[in-house]
Amino acid sequence: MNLNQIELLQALQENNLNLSNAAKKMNVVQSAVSRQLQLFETELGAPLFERKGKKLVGFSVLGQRVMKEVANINQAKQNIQSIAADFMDGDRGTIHIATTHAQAKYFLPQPIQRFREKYPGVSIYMQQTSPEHLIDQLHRHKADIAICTEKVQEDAELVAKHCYEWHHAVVVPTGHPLCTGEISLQRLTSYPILTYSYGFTGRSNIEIALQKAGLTLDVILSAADSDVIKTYVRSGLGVGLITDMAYDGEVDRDLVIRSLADIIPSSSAKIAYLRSSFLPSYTRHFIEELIIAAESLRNRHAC
Amino acid sequence: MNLNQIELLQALQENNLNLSNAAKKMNVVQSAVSRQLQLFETELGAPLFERKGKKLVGFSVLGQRVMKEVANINQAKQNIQSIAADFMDGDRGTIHIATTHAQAKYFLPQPIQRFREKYPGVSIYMQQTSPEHLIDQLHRHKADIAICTEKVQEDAELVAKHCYEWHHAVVVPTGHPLCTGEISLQRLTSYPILTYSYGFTGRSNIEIALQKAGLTLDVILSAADSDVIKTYVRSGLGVGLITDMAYDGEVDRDLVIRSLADIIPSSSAKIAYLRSSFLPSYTRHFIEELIIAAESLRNRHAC
DNA sequence: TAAGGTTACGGCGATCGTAACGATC
DNA sequence: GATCGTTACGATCGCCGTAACCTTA
Repeated sequence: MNLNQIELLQALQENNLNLSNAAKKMNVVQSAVSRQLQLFETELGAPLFERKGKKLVGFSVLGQRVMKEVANINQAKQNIQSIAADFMDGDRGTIHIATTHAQAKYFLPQPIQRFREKYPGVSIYMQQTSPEHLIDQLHRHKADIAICTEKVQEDAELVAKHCYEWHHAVVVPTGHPLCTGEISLQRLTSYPILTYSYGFTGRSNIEIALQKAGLTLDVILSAADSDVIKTYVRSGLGVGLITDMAYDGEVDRDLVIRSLADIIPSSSAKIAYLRSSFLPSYTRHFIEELIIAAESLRNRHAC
Repeated sequence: MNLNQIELLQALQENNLNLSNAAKKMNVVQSAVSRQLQLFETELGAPLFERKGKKLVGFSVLGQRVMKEVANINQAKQNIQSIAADFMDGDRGTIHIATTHAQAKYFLPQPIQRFREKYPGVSIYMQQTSPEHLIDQLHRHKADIAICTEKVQEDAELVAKHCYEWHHAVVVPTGHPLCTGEISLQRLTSYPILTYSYGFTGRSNIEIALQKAGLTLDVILSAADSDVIKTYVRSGLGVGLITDMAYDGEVDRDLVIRSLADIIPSSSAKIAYLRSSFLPSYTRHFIEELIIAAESLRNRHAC
């Protein structure tokens, strides 16, 4: 048994047990992969895979159990490398952030800029995806930390830190009837609604509020992206239902925002990372920066 | 980085950073160890050890952190091997049991015999030590499971299963005044006492009961071993205070046992093993056997 | 026939062992 | 001088890559 074989197994798992692809990932030729697998299996004394002819179609029972340990080993190996890299030069490195559009555009810019000033040697990679995929990115080690609102709490393998609370808000063009008078869910039902897709940025909280009130909204457009929603609101397609954060007093002067803080329960943005992973000091500082930004957000709100 | 280097680090840790000894354990020559260490350190880019001249005198800060991951990797590696071995032939293997004298002599014989009948291919190694050392044996992978009464609950890295409850009892030679009349702590204070050493087999429960009552016993002999205590009781040295289990109606016909169930809180014997370790099926069956034996013990008591 | 997997063989490099050397008590 | 660690060098063995071969969609 050696570390390359362990890594290989992981690569194989991430490539649907396709030897050729795994070989590419490991920077070796395909026949090498084939041999290493055989060697490992003969060493263990039993097959790790279910085979259909020569093709690998799945893990055997043994294989499934072994893969859990394989994941542990690879994680530990990565941790060792991270720890050492952090130790050598704690001011250089990379952070991979997985997040949704709303955070990437409206929350992260300020803390990232502040962080970059302190750690110019740290590169930040950001990827936007859907909340489920986002957690997947953590598990697949494609991202170091994730920032999002939904579905983080449930996963026992993740550490989820509370970041900030936010509320939904209605945005309409100036002059729209909803600009004046009391806002209520009841009243919203009579307008075409544009809001987030299912599973996105607090959409579930909207659903909960509706269900409680026994109402349904006429959602004519679901998007993952506040800006898309605002664009359609501008064109008069309907009423936008977005994060209050996504309203920019400057740019959105032609839109009117009305808070739904009292109507739809607040959502909590979380910072998540794998419990088992080692975070370099700069990453921990980055998280601190996020928390600070979240606090200043709260204070701004309080004013 | 490779698995041999990881293993080497563990071997080194277990040999007080002595290269020669570690080399022996790894079945290589000492110079090989020296080189592998250097290679690994240069790969990481920073020293893993504090050095005094050429001698390794301790882990560096980096080294300490790395060693945690090293332990994880080695554990996972062992698990893979155990899983595979168990899968290949689940009826052959070894169990290393760490326990105290009391369990080894008075509790384990029956379940071990029953287990051996079902699994003749499994060798059982038993080692007797003190309770603290016993837990250490688990952490050092010298034992797979431990059976003891004290200090197991506190360790978060261990799984501790309740095995059985037992009580203390007084043993005295026939004709001794304590053979008749009510037994009380108060009454015991007037006799010289022989019982377990500190940290052994429920001694702490005796202390707790005494403290509550505001009494002190005149303990003239502390031993780790019920048989030693009984021997001295026979010779008239004093009153024995031991596990009720340690009284054998046959052999100890010349002694009288009086239960202290109502006077000293009951002690709980536990089965413990590392949370992170994989237990082969026969080991899990062995544990079941212990639980069954514990139940039959309870029933016998009830009669 | 293209794609995926196995087998055979030659070459290269990592790691070992021997052995000589340096330091520290 | 005994113990412990490092360095030098030749030899070996493991692993890779090329390439030919087998199987199945």
